[in-house]
Amino acid sequence: MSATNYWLFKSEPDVYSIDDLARDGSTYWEGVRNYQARNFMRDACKVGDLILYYHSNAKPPGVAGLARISGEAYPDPHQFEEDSKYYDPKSSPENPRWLVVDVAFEAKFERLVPLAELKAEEALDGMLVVRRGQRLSIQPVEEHHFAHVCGMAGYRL
DNA sequence: GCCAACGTTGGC
DNA sequence: GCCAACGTTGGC
Repeated sequence: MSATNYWLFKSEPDVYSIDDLARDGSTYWEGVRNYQARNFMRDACKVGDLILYYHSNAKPPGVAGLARISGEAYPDPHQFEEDSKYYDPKSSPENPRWLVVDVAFEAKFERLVPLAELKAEEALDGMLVVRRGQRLSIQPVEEHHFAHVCGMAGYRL
């Protein structure tokens, strides 16, 4: 089972951390409400793809571990729930606007690799997450960048 | 808490 | 189609 694509998924650890994913084993990636991120899930996330699990809005922010796509895109159930904060009145089951993918726990790094270290690493020049003002919550990652981050964590792929 | 970056909305 | 206003993300 080798990965075909590499991703970085952002999650606020106060909301859902790598430890939460380790506990649950897998989850569905709810709440994406950005078209570019949705399109990545719809068009490009394939079962087996590897994910850098990134903690945003954290102290410090950084990559906490690895996950894997375990199920391809399907409608986000919360968009139809009126009392959900993810409710979207413009979406309908017949024509759903928002999608989720299934994500499975792969590994927790022995140490979190902070964003500041990623930024200081010449080998990671051009990686989206180190770009100022980059808010996209699902980002494609190049294979050599992915491998380099794993190396910084002391993790053998 | 501040604020830069950026996406969305809606008036025109 | 333009763009100002507004809301959100997320680092610092």
